[in-house]
Amino acid sequence: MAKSQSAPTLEDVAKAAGVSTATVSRCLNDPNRVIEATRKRVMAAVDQLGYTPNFAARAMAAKRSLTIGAVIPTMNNAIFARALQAFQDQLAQAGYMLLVGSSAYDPVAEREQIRNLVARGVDGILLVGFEREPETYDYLKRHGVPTVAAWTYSEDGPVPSVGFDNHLAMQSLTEAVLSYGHQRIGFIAGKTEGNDRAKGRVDGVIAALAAAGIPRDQLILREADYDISAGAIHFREMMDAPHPPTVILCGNDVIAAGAMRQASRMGLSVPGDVSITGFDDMELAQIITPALTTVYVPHDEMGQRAARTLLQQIEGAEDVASVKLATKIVFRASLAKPTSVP
Amino acid sequence: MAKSQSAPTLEDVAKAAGVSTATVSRCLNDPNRVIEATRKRVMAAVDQLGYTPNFAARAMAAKRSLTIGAVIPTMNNAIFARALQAFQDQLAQAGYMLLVGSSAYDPVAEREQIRNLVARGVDGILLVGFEREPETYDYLKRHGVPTVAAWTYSEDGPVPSVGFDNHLAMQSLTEAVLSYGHQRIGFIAGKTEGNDRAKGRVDGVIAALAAAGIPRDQLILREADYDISAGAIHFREMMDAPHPPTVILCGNDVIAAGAMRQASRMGLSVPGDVSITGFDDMELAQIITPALTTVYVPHDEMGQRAARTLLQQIEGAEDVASVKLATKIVFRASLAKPTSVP
DNA sequence: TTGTACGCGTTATCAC
DNA sequence: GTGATAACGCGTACAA
Repeated sequence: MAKSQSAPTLEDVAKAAGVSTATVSRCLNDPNRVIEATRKRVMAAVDQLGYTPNFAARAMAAKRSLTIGAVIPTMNNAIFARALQAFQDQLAQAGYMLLVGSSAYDPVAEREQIRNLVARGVDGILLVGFEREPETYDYLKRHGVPTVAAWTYSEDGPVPSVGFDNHLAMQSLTEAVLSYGHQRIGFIAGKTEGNDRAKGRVDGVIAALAAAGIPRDQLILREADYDISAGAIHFREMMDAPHPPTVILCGNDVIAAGAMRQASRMGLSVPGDVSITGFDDMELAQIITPALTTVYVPHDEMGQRAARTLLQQIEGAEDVASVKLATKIVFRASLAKPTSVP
Repeated sequence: MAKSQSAPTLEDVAKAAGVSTATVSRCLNDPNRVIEATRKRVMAAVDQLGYTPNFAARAMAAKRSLTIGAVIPTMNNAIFARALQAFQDQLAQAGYMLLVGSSAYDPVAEREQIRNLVARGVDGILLVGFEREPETYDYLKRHGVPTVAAWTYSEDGPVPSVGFDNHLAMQSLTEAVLSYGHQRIGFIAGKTEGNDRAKGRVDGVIAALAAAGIPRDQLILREADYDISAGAIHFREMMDAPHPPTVILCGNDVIAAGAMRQASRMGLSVPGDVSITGFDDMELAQIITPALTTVYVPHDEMGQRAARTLLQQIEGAEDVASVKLATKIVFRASLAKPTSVP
């Protein structure tokens, strides 16, 4: 029996093919630098022994790991999962694999994960949003690890970004809502602490109201976790208050779904008694009844472009441009004119 | 300026602390084997230099990478994403990171990913389902890589499993459906090729029908991709046929959501004109209208248990037991008695 | 075109 | 308790 202990090494292949390890290495990494005859012999040995290179050794010698890291808040949110899948597909094509960490929206955990990824020698890192300690960016720069921030966009961020303007997107949606005639607005936002995307969306709403001359205290603002029940709870509180809003904007589609469910539990009709809007346009938005007016975000494209932006940096490009993705409002049944109010 | 070229190494720390690299290494990996005084000195040097170990080097020397690989069909499906998140959380606690690959339901791609993971020296691998070439299992065994299969369960599979009995779960649901009085059954299953979970579910339905003495040709069976539109299309075809079923079972909740949407587009009431059931009990199931009768699967627990099962193997446990998770039927409004038929 | 030999940063096995 | 030092598997100047 052959020993089934350890995988064959470069040296085993070299011996089998009657060449040096250097030649084998070249065959694998830069085939044209070796003459056809020997190359064939080497290749034969390679797949006869079932040789596969040891990545750790390769990483150490070549100082590249063919691995990309990503730190996202959570994969439980379909939008992160979806973009991450697109990101990963694109990387796989280029021979990279994805090392994932999740922060659970905790800045400290994120920082840890980033250091861990760097220690593991990843060739690049995908982050969500810009907001984090400057030290982290220093750290990344010092270690020469290419980085890209997604779900956000700025031409002059600390690292290139691939995303959209959260402020503008939400401002547009709010303007549209106002044009329907709504005056009392509720907004169940995502938690804004350490979350520039959520912050941008809140600012967008406020800006739209200001532009329309609606007093700031007409806005009922709450921050919620990104889940169904949080949406439901805040919806109930808002609607139970003395002067309930005629429309409730939500920080994302999941919160909106929670609001919608609560509405039906309270016997409120949407959009008859109250309009509801979301953000992201996940599949969910089309499935619930009534269908959700929301902001479409090209998640797949974001993942793909983020991957390409990162690969460009890895390949040595100097000034990689940030990518600004367009969002658009998708009007569906959940938004309508407010009914006359007392 | 300090040189910002490369990260500090063990040797730098050793020099700074006035000890040998061996001592530094011990301080980090097995602190009690070094006296307090020196340990303090070393630790001070460590975080003064901002030292973080190089994983590639560590992997090579220690023959463990503190990395776990996973190959799943796709993260776009919330159920995989969800369990993967739980899996990852559990691993992170033990100091491991997750290297993910996705197969897009393609056996060849999966095989590639597995080899890639092994070449990268992962300490363990998570796979979905049992069905794949025996060679793959040989390969994994030969390389001594602990493996666990999830979303499926068997006491004597090629590797330990953490999951549930797909056959039994679907059989139970079908029995429940039959007990409502349904006779003409439609089943929009997932693609069964290379997918033992989908196959198990189909067999479960067939077994239940057989046990109830319902002729096999009363079952209208279709295979669909796991997405909304596929569910919609097959639903329409089934309902447009001469003798439409009174209930349509679906291979998962997403397909069911598609069916439901199509029903409303066709002006069919659920469950008035036709009942619909799903599988997985994702959040979706409670949000759509009517709420979906489905099979609850403990995805989070599955991810967690899979992680622990894998870690046990890595820690050298000999006969790690497979974990059988319980599913249960969740009755909601989408299932009711069939209305009298002509 | 091909081979030699060193270095990459750790861990682990020895002595001391 | 601590310090040399030999692996670990590969890439790559440099030499031939």
